[in-house]
This record gives sequence, C-alpha cells and structure tokens, in this order.
Amino acid sequence: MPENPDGIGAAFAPHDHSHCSSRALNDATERLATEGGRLTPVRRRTLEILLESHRAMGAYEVLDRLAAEGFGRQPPVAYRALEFLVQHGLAHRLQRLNAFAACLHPGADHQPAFLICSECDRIAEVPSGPMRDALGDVASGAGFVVDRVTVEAVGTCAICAEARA
Amino acid sequence: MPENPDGIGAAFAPHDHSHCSSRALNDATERLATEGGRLTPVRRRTLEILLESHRAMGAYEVLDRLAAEGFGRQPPVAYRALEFLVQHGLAHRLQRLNAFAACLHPGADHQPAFLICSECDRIAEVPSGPMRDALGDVASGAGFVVDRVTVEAVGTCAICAEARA
DNA sequence: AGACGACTGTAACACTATAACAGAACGGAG
DNA sequence: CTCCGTTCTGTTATAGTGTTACAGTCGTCT
Ligand SMILES: [Zn+2]
Ligand SMILES: [Zn+2]
Ligand SMILES: [Zn+2]
Ligand SMILES: [Zn+2]
Repeated sequence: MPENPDGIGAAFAPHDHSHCSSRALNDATERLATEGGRLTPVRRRTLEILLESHRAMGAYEVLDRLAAEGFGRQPPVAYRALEFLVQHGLAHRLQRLNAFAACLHPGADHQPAFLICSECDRIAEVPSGPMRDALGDVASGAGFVVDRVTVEAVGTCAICAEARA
Repeated sequence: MPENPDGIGAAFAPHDHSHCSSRALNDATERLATEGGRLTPVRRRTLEILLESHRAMGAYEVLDRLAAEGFGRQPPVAYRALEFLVQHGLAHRLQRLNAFAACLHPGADHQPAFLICSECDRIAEVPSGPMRDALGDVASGAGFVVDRVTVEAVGTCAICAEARA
C-alpha cells in the first residue's frame, strides 16, 4: 500500500521527510508574502518544530522547545505563534488531541480531515470534500447551515499494521 | 424547515422538549437493564441534567448542579458519571467544546455526527454513516484502518437563521 | 525625532482533567 | 444473616490546557 510520495497519506509510508518539511516551509514563506503575514523568528521556529515529524504536538511541548532555544517561556509565546500559523493555514489544530500539526499542503485553502494513528501518533491530512458534501446534505435537511467542520479519524496506519504482522 | 418532531435535527425546531427527555430516560433505563449497568442516583441525575436542554455542558457546570443537590463537589464526581454515560451510549462528548450532551437516541449503537449552532449553542445529533463511508474510502487509499471518527460541524441552526431574518 | 501599530515577553489566573486513597453500599457464597 | 469481594461515592491533591492583562521592544511612516 505504501510508496506514493507526496500523495494522500504519504505520512504513513516511508519517505524522505526532509522534502516534506523544506517544501512546506517554502510554500509557507511564499504564501505569507502574497497574503501579508510576517514569519518572525518565533513563528518560523515554531513551524520548523512542528515540521520535524508527522505528529501533533501539544502547545506546552512546543513551548519547552522554544524556551530551550532562547525564546520566551510563558504559554502565550507558544499559543500566539501556533494561532498565527493556524490562522494562515500553515498548521492545523487537532481537537481530539489538544494539539497542533504542521500543514503539509499549504497554498490551497483547505479544511482537511485527519487520520490519527493511535499506535504511533502519526497524523495524515486527507481531503474532506466528499465528507463535507455528505454532511451538508444531512444538515440542510435540518435547516442547518454548516460553517466549519472537524473530521478526525482514529485508527491504525499502514506502517503499524505492517509492523504488527 | 422546522416541524419534524423526533426526526433529524429536531433539536433545531420548536418542540415539546419533555417528550425528548422522558423518552431518552426510558430508553436509557431499558438499555442498561439488558446491558448490565447500574443507573445510580448521581448517574441518573447527571443524565437528567444533560437532558434539560439540547445543549452541551461542561463537566464543571454539571458538577455545580450536582453539588447544589447534595452530591459530591469534587471534579471526579462529575467526570465519573459523565464517563459512565458516554461509555454506555447515553451521552456524547463534544471535542470542540470540551463538553457533554445527552444522547437523544440511545438504543442504537451509533457514532453520530454533531451540528453545533455557534449562536445559541444548541446541539443536534445526525447520522454519520455516509460520512464514515466516504472517509473509509479515502483512508483505505492510504492504508489506514479507521476505528472511531469524530465529526463536528459548527454553523447556524434553523431557529437562529429565522430569528436573524 | 516622534507617533503608531504589530510583536514579544512576563506574571497571574481560569478552566479542564486525572491520580490516589478511604469509606459506604451492594450482591453473592456459605 | 454474616462475611467477603466488588463497585461506587466521595475526598485531597495535582497535572494539563488555555487566557487575560500589562509592559517593553521593534519596525515603519511622517
Ligand atoms: Zn493542511
Ligand atoms: Zn501508526
Ligand atoms: Zn446519541
Ligand atoms: Zn442556533
């Protein structure tokens, strides 16, 4: 099942991760240039930290890293940087985990679904279009107008399934 | 759009709410009888409190109510009762809100999607089958096996849309 | 230089959740 | 009925998550 670099669920296949992060960082810089946000040192470093793995990190975990590198050591330092990244589509917040993960496909204005492996904690971002359509149907039947949707699936990833066999 | 008592999104239509809660309470009692759980006083009262409205309540909000009625006043009292209800399918946890809501259709083993009105905080439970199917497809493309899914939509309900017009 | 807004840092606090332990209540075996 | 193991309730204490308020800094524009 693995071996589709850059594709859906690439996080769950062995791959050269430095590509993921350097590309995401480039895309981010580019996007902010056109959109008008400043990627200051704390913010940039926060994004780099999130990009180190396909995992979600708690705000305090990020904060520890930042503090160790000479940035502020109070919660707002991390929360502000993370909020900035989320607002500009460079990171996502995972409700189930109270945690944040870097976005690996910035550039497109997206509202993805997430696959969360309960064994290894790796995260993958997948398109949520079909689900949003299905939900829109059900919702409009109830006279409800959907604004934002959270879709988060917990399960077992390809790597862990393989390992267990 | 309103006027479909008991149907999908009934929470967003004017209705005789005492029906909702008494029926849910009956179903709950019945379900526990066959399944083998004890609906003790704290647990029953917790369920009743959740059933008072189609809103989600924080654990501490529930706790205040319980304490005022002579039950314990420490967090575990509320968290344990709520956990019991969730485990037996009599209530649900809303990840986006860090809050809990009574289940209005116990009896079926379901894993619903939620519609959350950002204006009035009312909650509706809708079937998530189509979405789970759609997600399953995408996930299996990535070699991911889905276990549990969280679907929570934030938007505007029929009542609030009406009121604004 | 001076004024302004956006950014960073701190202290203090609020909210959410769990761990660990002691006593009470229940239910079955003898 | 009594004893015993289990489940339930309550407590204290602590861990984890997130926000408010305020002060100083830095870049930018006039
Ligand atoms: Zn993304
Ligand atoms: Zn895994
Ligand atoms: Zn339900
Ligand atoms: Zn509403």
